[in-house]
Amino acid sequence: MEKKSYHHKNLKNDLIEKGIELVDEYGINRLSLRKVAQACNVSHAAPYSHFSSKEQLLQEMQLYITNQFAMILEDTVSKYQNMPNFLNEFGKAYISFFMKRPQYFSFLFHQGNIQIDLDINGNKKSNYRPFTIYKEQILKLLANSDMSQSKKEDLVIALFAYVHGLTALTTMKNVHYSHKWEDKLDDLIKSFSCEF
Amino acid sequence: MEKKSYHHKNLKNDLIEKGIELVDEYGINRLSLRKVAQACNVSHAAPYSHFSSKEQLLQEMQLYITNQFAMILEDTVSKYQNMPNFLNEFGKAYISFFMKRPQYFSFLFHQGNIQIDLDINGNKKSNYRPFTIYKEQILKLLANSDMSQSKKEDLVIALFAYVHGLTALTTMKNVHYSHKWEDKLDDLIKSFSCEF
DNA sequence: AGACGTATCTTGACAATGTAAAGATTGGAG
DNA sequence: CTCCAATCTTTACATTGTCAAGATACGTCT
Repeated sequence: MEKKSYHHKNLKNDLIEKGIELVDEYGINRLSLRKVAQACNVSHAAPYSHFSSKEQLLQEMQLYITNQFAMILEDTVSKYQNMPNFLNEFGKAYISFFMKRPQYFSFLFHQGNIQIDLDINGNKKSNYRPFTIYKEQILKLLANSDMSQSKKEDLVIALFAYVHGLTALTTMKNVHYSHKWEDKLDDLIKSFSCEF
Repeated sequence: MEKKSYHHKNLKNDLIEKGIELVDEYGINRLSLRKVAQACNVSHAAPYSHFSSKEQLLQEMQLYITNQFAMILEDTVSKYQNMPNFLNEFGKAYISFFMKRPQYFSFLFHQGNIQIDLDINGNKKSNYRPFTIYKEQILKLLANSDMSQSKKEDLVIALFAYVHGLTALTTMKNVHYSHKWEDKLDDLIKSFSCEF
């Protein structure tokens, strides 16, 4: 046991990261503030120096995950940006992220903290960059299309809903599927055939 | 205050129904076993005569909701069964159910208790009849198709994932959308164009 | 350098919660 | 009518989120 100094120095960030690790391992349901504090070798009330409530910590954890996720998606964008299979690769990247960390999905989407602005040119507050990126990329693909704005908006929502729904399925615990998702994702994503 | 008899007589069912009411009103996060017991005018440990744990009660509540939902969907099936817009109406019925009761969605799908068998002729245990119904209906529509079994399976999953994803969007708290879902659902569902 | 204020952390406490054990009540079988 | 077993209550305990009061130490100002 290392003798810990009174001041932890980087506790706020540590709480966020250790909290995320615990969610990754055990899921949000078994996460307690006190366990996160304990994982940081800190007393149970220490988090209150940095977060006003458990809810607040959870939100920051979600933001942290969301931003990491956005960076991965941006890598995917720059890699496949101008290739014909871009949308498929992007969709696979989206789903793969959550398949690797199934606990993240319910953590992000069932606390009610994720904000999304579905409007095509919306400027409402939105903290879920992965959707924003998705929206931008689709609109870029549709830049030269003569599709109406309304139809473009519908398509953005439809494509995202589809990928999001597939992600929900692939990350559910008690879903029985005799194939490996990895082998089927390509075909499944292509099943959504839309006119471009 | 009515003098309550020692024996409640129908407590098990009452706990399930009152529990569902509380979820409907406040969401799963604010639900406690003790509040459900209190809503039934019963001591806090009384539920343990009928359920081995809170988790068990939650599961039975989910089953209860799921079965009611299945009945609604079956009504929709018998009403639109042979009409050309059947799939659209079915999808709308699916989404509408959760739009009326937004709290049900996260309650059902983020506890990890919902079992789904995606296999086209699967016989694995599955407690989510709405999906089973969906699968059956789609396969019935494809009965005379020369599509391969594998493709049919993909299509079932794809269609369900899409409707499920749309439902997730429509029931999310912090989603900003300047249209009314009711006005857009038809177009959105049709956005998923697949070859039949 | 030394004192001080403030941010950070600890300790102790409380209410709400899930759950187990033991006792009370009652309906129904014999 | 008696007695058992199912049903409900009471009591108790560990875990949890949160708050208040106190301890510690870092940076700043003189």
